[in-house]
Parts: sequence; C-alpha cells; structure tokens
Amino acid sequence: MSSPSHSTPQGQEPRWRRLPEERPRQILNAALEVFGEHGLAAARLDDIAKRAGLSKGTIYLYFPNKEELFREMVRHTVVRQIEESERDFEVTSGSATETLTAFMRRYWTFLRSSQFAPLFRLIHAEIHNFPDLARFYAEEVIARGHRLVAAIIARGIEVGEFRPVDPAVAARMLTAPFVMHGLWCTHRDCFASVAKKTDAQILDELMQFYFHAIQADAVPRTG
Amino acid sequence: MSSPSHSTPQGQEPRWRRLPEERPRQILNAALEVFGEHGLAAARLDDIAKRAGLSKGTIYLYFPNKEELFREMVRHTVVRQIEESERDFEVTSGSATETLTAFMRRYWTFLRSSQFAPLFRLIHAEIHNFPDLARFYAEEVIARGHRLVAAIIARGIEVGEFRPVDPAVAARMLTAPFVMHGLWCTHRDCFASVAKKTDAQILDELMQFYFHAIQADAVPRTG
DNA sequence: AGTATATTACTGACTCGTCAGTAAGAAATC
DNA sequence: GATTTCTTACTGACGAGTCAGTAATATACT
Repeated sequence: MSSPSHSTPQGQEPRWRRLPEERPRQILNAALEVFGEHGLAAARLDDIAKRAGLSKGTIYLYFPNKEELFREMVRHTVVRQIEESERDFEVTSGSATETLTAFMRRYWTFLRSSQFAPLFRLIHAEIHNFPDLARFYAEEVIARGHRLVAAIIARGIEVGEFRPVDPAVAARMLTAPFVMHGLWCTHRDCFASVAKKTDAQILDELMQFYFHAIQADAVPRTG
Repeated sequence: MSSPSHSTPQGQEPRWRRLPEERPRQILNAALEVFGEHGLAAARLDDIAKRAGLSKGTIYLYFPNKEELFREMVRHTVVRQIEESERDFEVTSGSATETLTAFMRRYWTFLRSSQFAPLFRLIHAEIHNFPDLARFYAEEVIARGHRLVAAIIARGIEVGEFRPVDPAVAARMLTAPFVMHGLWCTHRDCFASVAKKTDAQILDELMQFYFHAIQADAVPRTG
C-alpha cells in the first residue's frame, strides 16, 4: 500500500547522516547531561544515545565502554572549562583589588555555568572509584584557581592594599565560599537561605565580605 | 560418618541470633557505609547485608525496598547528627566571640566526623531523584546551623563586638568555607592545598580569617 | 554525465551477566 | 510444638556490550 518506511523517500532528508567528526562531541555533551542527572551507575547508554540523536551502538564506535566514556567526559569538560576561563584572560594593570574583583566576577560566572554543578557532584560521587579523575580536577581546576588568587593576594599585600595574610590560606578562603554558594544557588528550591537572592546579589555579598576579611589592618577604635 | 554441619553443634554458639531490636540500626549503619562508598545505584544489598552481619533477605523484613532503605538511612543519619550536636548544648554565658568560637569547634568536629562527607555526597548526588530528602537536609542541618550562627552574630553586633553585617549573610559566609574545607580534608590525597595541614591547623585558619571579616570596624590607618 | 562497486558509518535486535526482590524452609526462641 | 526470625536458593527484569545487517557516501568505470 503505502511506501515502505525503510526505503529512502525521494527528495526527503535521509534517516540519518554520517558525521564522524561531530559524534564524539555530541556524545560527550549528552553524557554530561545524563550522567549529571542520574550519576554514573544509573545512567543508561540508550538515554545518552537518544539525547545525542543516535543509537547505542554508535557510542561503542567512539568509546570502548561506559566507564571510559565517563572518564573522557570528565576530562573533556574540565579541559573545556579551563580553556574558556583562559580565553579572554588579560593581566589587569590596575590595583590588586581591581584584579581580584575581576577574577571574582569571572569565577562566579564559571561557578554559575550549567556545567559546574553536575561535574562537581559527579566527581565527588565517584571519588572512590575514580581517584585519578578527582586528582586531575583538583589540580587543574581547584589548585590552578588557588595559585592565581594567591598571586593576586601576594601582590596586594606587597603594595599594602591587603593585610599580611598567608596568600595560600586567603586563596582557599575565597574559593570555598564561592564554590559552596555556587552549589546552593544551583538548587534554590532546596536551599532557602539563597532562594530569594539573585546571583548578582550573592556575588556582591561574597565580594564585600571577603574584602573586609583581607583589607589592610586598621587602628581599632579607642575603647 | 561425621555429624552433618547444618545441625546445631551441642553446647556451642548458635550460628546466628535473633536480634529484632538491633537489626534496623545495624542495617542503617551498614547502608550508610556502602551507599557512601558506591552511591545508591551501584551499592549492592548483598554487600550491605554482609557488612551488617546478616543476609539480604533479612533487610526485607525491616525495609520494603532499596529506595526506602536509602531514604530511611538518610533521615536516620541526619536525625542522629542533630541529636549529637544538641546533646551537650549549653548557652554560653560569655561574649559572642566566645560563643561563636565554641560553635566553630563543635561544627568543625561535626564536619570532620566520618558520617558528614558521605552524607553530603549522597544527598548532592541524588538531589534530582530525592529532592524531598535534600530539602529535609537543607532545612534541618544547613538552615538550622545558619539560624544558630545568625543569632550569635546578631548578639555580637548589638554588643559592639562585631561590625554591623547582615547576620544571615555572615552565617552563610561562616558555614560555607567550613563545609568546603571539611570536604577537602576528607580527601587530602586529592586536594593538595590541605594535604600538609592538620585538622586543628585548618580550624585555626578558618577561625582567624572569619573573625577578621566580622570584627568591629576600626579607624583606618592614616594615609 | 550516469551507473556499478567498494567502503564507511550507523542501527537495532540479541545475548548474557548482574542484582533487586521473593519464597520455601531451617534455626532459634518461647 | 508453635511462632518468630533469619538463611538460602531462586526468579525475572534490566541494561551493558555485541554484531549481523543496512543506509549513506565515496570511488571507479563507462
């Protein structure tokens, strides 16, 4: 009767296209989404395939197995995040305070991007099974950020803008609340304390509070 | 020939005991360990049973299914943590600074206990599948802590010990770095920045830095 | 140009191991 | 021996991984 569905209908789109260059990226992006929602074990490769717009078998043409796909996804996402962070990096010639302010804005944008929270959760969830991935993340993202902040702080101390703190400590004291607030803001429906605040407000609060903590010592009021 | 091994050997210990009162607790404790290591999906009920010193079938005498066991485990652990935190709670009659110092010590001990990190990871990993549990945790642990800290801070501001910050903001700025450092310290092998520090050192750093941030405003040095 | 043939990219139905949940019956206790 | 608590052996569903077959495309030839 009607034309069989498996024959190519004339003048129409083919049922699928050959896109060997695109596939890895498509699969990795879909993997981040699905793994991010369900975790490694509960995520189904069929779902990842569907989300990427292809079939499960195709995934196995590009990745040897589920675990390796997970590893590659984490590495790929981390590397992409680093690249994006460094894209338009420019050494601010202004004061340490200005440089630090600029860093905080960038950092907050990064933490509020759609990829950060899922990746954070996945890495922590699988920290026992993939300690190498956790170390990779800790070194390339956390420690890298710490070094950058510490350098800015150290400069600020030299110039007298900031009080003489250990720059490494001060760096941790900056990133920790930023990361935590980033997580809370990703789940405003759960965390009431940030529910009614905008991202911009939270950033302001973080910045104000932090600068108070590192501002150059002052003479206490007489008392 | 020899006596069959499945018959009770006379005058010896029974192969197992009936302990209907103890079972739920044993199972929940084992569940926290195994879920904490593998996550909900990858954890095997056989492993939980073995860790609890009983067989899988027994679990189903006390919990209807895996998911409900997970829910109960989270609720049970959260409730126990709250109870432990409030056990020897006493309103310090000293200054706000002293009260806050005492709180910080208790809070840090809590964050460094063996139950905190696994629970944190599990709740964040399953936040999509169990938003009710996440809300329960956020309200009963996070928000409760925030209120307590905010009250102390507010008192300190009134008396003039602390500068006039929004107590709610200050509370978040305290718990956030504490939690984050608690997590990092649980995985010192991954996070180099805290690898060489003891728990006590980290606590000192957290306390010193925080008190600088909320200390009463002082007259800046002339310049 | 068009047509035949070879190659590559992809699909989807199948297998096979794993594990949550069940049921039959053994061991402890009353 | 009656009852409760627990074990062991089982079942069935589910999903990772495989592979025979098919659709798309490239190349060779006319």
